[in-house]
Amino acid sequence: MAKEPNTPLYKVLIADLKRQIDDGYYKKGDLLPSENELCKSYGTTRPTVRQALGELTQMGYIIRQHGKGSIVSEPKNGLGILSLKGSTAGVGKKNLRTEILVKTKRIGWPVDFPYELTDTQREAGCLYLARLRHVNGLPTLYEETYITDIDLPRFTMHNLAKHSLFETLKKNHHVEIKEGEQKIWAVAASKRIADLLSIRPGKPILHMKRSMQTNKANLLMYSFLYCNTEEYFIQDYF
Amino acid sequence: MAKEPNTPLYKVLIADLKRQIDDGYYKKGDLLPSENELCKSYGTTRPTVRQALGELTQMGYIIRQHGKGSIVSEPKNGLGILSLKGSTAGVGKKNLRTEILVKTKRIGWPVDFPYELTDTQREAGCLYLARLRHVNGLPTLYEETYITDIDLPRFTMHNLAKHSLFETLKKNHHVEIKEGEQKIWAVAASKRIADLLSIRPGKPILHMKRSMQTNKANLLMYSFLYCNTEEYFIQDYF
DNA sequence: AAATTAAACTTGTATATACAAGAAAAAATA
DNA sequence: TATTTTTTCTTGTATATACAAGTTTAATTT
Repeated sequence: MAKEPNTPLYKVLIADLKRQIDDGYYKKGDLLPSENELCKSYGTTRPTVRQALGELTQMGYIIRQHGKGSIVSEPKNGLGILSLKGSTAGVGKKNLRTEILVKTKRIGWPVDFPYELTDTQREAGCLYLARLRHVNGLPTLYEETYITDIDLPRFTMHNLAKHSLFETLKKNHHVEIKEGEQKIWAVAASKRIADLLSIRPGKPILHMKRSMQTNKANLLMYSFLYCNTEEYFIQDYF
Repeated sequence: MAKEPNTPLYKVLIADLKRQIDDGYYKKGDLLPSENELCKSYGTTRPTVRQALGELTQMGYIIRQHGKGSIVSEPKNGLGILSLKGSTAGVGKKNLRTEILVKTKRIGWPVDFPYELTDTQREAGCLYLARLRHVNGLPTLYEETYITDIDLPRFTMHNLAKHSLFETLKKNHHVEIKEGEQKIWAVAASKRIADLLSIRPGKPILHMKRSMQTNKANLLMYSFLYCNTEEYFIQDYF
């Protein structure tokens, strides 16, 4: 179960530096090795190193200062679900438990689905699953996911409680999120959502609708989230 | 009042393509000219063109498909305040009116300021302003902004109702946002916020705290937002 | 000793080029 | 005609290099 051999060098660099930051080897405020030093270490050239540093910048791991260097930024906390491309940083994996409320199953697209679907998508149908995430035992985030059912044989077998949905898609089906859009509202909790999150109906709840495009043309994913932000909050970086 | 002469070529490309997409010359689903065609048009090479396309991708204007090309994405709507780096796409400028509730003034940092401040920042003090944004006449977003008062002479003179705060900082003070972090909650409207947004106290409100780093080392900005998402919503792209 | 200048770093922008790999169109084949 | 193969066009990854410009350190000058 080794890693893929053909991983682009710049992605290796991203993974390495990210891990070292996550592990605390580089701490907030530290300077990363300069671009030229990284070039030597990895036997490559500046454009490649810069591509990696550019993505780490976008992921919120570092900020770069002209003439000075790449400075490690804040460690992550909060429910970092918005930063899709950069792992599930989150609140610390130990405190996060994912409960599957509806196991992955094949359904037709809901008639009142709020996003426009192509003919190809309609024909393909979709996979549906519903999860409830607990943070330190507290039910905090309810999420319904719809995935276009294209090129995903035996997908329903995977255990999505242990592994992240995105990791599963990547490792087992080579599907990666490329682009996405999200809409955010503050709403009053309905009876159903209030029951799921163990809160009082009418309590303010964060509601999000997200659509995500992948590296496979017609394989779009959608998720609808309801988050109790009493104890925790949503966080992201730009 | 012409544009700066030393604008990097890739930024010119970004601005040109962005304008053409905003103007509707390229519509959703269209293919942009290929990288090589853009090279010819602008008399440059692929890395430069790719830098521009990469940033447009990050801004949500296009998605790129290997072997096919750069596809124009969704037109923007919603209150696009999260997509800082890519202009105030927003709900359409005609429908957006900004009311200044507190004109820019120099104050000391609040004692209960929720972010950590460096000594340099404390010494510098801060500029404060408060704005209320109306969408189609409806008070929708209340925003308080704190800016570290470094290298910003005569800043208080600018008219922030007409021009975007970020545009003013860029054009008049060469300050650009580089990085940022935001936290999001759904909260019940307090009496004060309810009055400002002309809603019932207790109504669910989107609350955000954002901190932003700029190209000047100690010049950090902070803003605290309260948004009524009854009629409109917050949208962003990743 | 203090202020200025110069040098040695850093990242930012850019050119020129090469080959790999995905997608679509054209050509060849059954 | 329908299918397969080839070609062409696209973006993805990478090397090698050059100079500009911001920051810090060291050397020089006052």
